[in-house]
Amino acid sequence: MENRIENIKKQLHSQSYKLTPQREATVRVLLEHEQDHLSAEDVYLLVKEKAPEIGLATVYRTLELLTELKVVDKINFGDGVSRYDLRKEGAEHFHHHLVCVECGSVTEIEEDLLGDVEKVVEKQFEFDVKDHRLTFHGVCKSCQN
Amino acid sequence: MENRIENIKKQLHSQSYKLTPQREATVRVLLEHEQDHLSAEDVYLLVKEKAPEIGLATVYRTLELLTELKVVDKINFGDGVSRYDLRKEGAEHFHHHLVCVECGSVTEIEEDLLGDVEKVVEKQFEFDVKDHRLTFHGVCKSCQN
DNA sequence: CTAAATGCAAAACGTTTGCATATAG
DNA sequence: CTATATGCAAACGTTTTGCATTTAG
Repeated sequence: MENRIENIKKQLHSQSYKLTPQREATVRVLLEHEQDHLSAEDVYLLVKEKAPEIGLATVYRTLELLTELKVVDKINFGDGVSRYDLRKEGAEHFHHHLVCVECGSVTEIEEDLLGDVEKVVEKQFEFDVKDHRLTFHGVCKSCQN
Repeated sequence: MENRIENIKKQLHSQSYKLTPQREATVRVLLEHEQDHLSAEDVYLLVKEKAPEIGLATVYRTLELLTELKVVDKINFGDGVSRYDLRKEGAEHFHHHLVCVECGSVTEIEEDLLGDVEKVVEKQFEFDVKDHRLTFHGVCKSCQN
């Protein structure tokens, strides 16, 4: 936890960004909700509990910054909001998601299932893959009745 | 072309929807731009050339309807707009995309690369896969210099 | 000290909705 | 004829922006 914050602090400073209390509070919220898929509004409300003076615009600006630094990934499941998902430390690629069309639950898959597929794409389409987004839509275990 | 429209007409009628001139014009635009990834606004402007009286709201309502009928897929590449992509006739699954981070071009991959991956997901996570979304981000052939 | 960041309110944006009118079947 | 669809304008929710003020480094 603390060392991850330290890490992010270094990343910020290396590009002459500052680690403000608001940014730190935002990062802490993200770390504490690592498996969730929070919207900007969600993050705002959670940060507000600890740092009540923060403004929604600052949260948006911070999330944008963290996306740029690849600390988080900005994702979109088709409802009208962007969601923000912390990257696992050192993860090269974005993880995958299973979205249940019945209950709306979102499950994360950490393991990279796309190694072979990426090779095909690189060869066949001469496309230099940098990252991917993979989401499955279907029915989750507990909704299968 | 004409038979695809006829087909869609039948699908509409089977659920007591009507094939209005506005809907037909919208479908024709989608058919004429099969490889593009048009936003609602894009579609609106193109339809307007042929049917100038159409309203943007009608385009939105038509695209929503076609999404429900699985004639098109609504996709989101992370810019703020939804895009609409015609399904290949009889396609069970949504096709994949290669998005170039340099020039923004979008290439479609028709062949299904995820057969094996889906089997893993079904077994390992007991998740009943209905559809998927797969997008690769990287550098396309012509930007690799 | 000064460049960078903040909070606020206003604006912008894509999308949806209410409603009176028109029309496909 | 009637349920369904339309066009328009207003409303909506999310995200961005301008600006005067504050602050981390």
